[in-house]
Amino acid sequence: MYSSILQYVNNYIALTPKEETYFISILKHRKLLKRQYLVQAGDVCRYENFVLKGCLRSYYVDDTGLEHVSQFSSENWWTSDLSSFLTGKEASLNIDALEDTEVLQIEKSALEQLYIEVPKFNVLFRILLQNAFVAQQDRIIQRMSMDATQRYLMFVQKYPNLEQRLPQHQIASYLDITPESLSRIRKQLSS
Amino acid sequence: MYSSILQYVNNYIALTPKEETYFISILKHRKLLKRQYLVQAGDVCRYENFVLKGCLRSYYVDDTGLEHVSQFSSENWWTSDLSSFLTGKEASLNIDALEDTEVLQIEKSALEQLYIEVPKFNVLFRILLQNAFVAQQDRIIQRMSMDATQRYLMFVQKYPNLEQRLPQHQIASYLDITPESLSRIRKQLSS
DNA sequence: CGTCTATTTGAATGTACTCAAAAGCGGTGG
DNA sequence: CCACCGCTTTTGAGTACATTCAAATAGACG
Repeated sequence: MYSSILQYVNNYIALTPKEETYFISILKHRKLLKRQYLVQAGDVCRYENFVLKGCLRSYYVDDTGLEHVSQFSSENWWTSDLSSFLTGKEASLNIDALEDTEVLQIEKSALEQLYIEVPKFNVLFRILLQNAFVAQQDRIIQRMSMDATQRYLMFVQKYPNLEQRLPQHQIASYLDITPESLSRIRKQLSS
Repeated sequence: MYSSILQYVNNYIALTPKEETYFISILKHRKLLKRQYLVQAGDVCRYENFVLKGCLRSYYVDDTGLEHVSQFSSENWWTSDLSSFLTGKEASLNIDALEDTEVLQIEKSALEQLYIEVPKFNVLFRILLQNAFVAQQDRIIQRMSMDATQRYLMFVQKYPNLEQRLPQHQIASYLDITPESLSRIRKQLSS
């Protein structure tokens, strides 16, 4: 159960057996059924979650009730409402499972203790955040400089597996277009 | 010259006098005139920059020659093309000065050495990145869930000083609308 | 098999865009 | 100090891309 997260962590920092044991001891395993919530808007997000299996979506529900997908998280991705996790305020995002999913959770206080006990985890999470920041920045720029068709093609290229696994209307939401528009774009591209 | 960055750093981590001295020793002071580039797309971005004074814009130039502002950076903000800085590849962003500007620069190798010599800087930059990540996520969600008028109002509320200081067409670009649209939105709001 | 949801297709609409031109503003030099 | 030039902002008219609303088809799940 822990091999994938240990392998993942070892890409960035080297852990002693003792540190590995300690790290594993603070992880909680959690299973979610399809459609089950990991985080609900209004709750406080108390965990950082590492995806072992399955896929989650983070989405915002606006005033008119429309859902806007901000992120998909499949195997070896981290997910949370980071803002809520950091500040302890109510989450504005929902996170739910698009498939049956398993995650490993780190509670906030346990993570803070981990930073103290094994400071090199600061390095790990700094690097993860750097990568996440760059990915988000690319997304912002793509949204500004590309039309819907180009954004879809970019998505397919970058996440071919997600394109296969996920319902089209979820992808449409991530791309910030309507399901109808994505359907027409795909028709156009296939001709 | 160094008081504002030291004060800034001390918000997050406590430095000994020795560490302060070392930190300051790796900083390079640089002045930019209005319109001068800090980073040009195609170059490698070799510095992380802390703004002492003035204001910079980060922007992407698309295939059609249009500029898209991804970020403004005024006093006490950090700026760089992080992707280029981290990977050593060519920058895709331009960064230039909207006003006469002064920055403190940290070169990549100096920063890496700093992480080794004073590991708590990992904590600092992890926290900075957390905040930057959350800010970017908010921006993505706002772009998806709000119309142009709401995004403008949000910008004014969040950055009242920038609203005052910056030319309207730069703000329009940041909001991902045309200068004409922003002009019409402001007219509408003032009536 | 039937129900519920997802996808596709069509038609009309709208928000923000493009293109064009006028007005306003600021900086520079005569 | 004023006149001019260039850039920014405003305004107008027509356009386009994606949207909304509606309905039909297809697919998934119990």
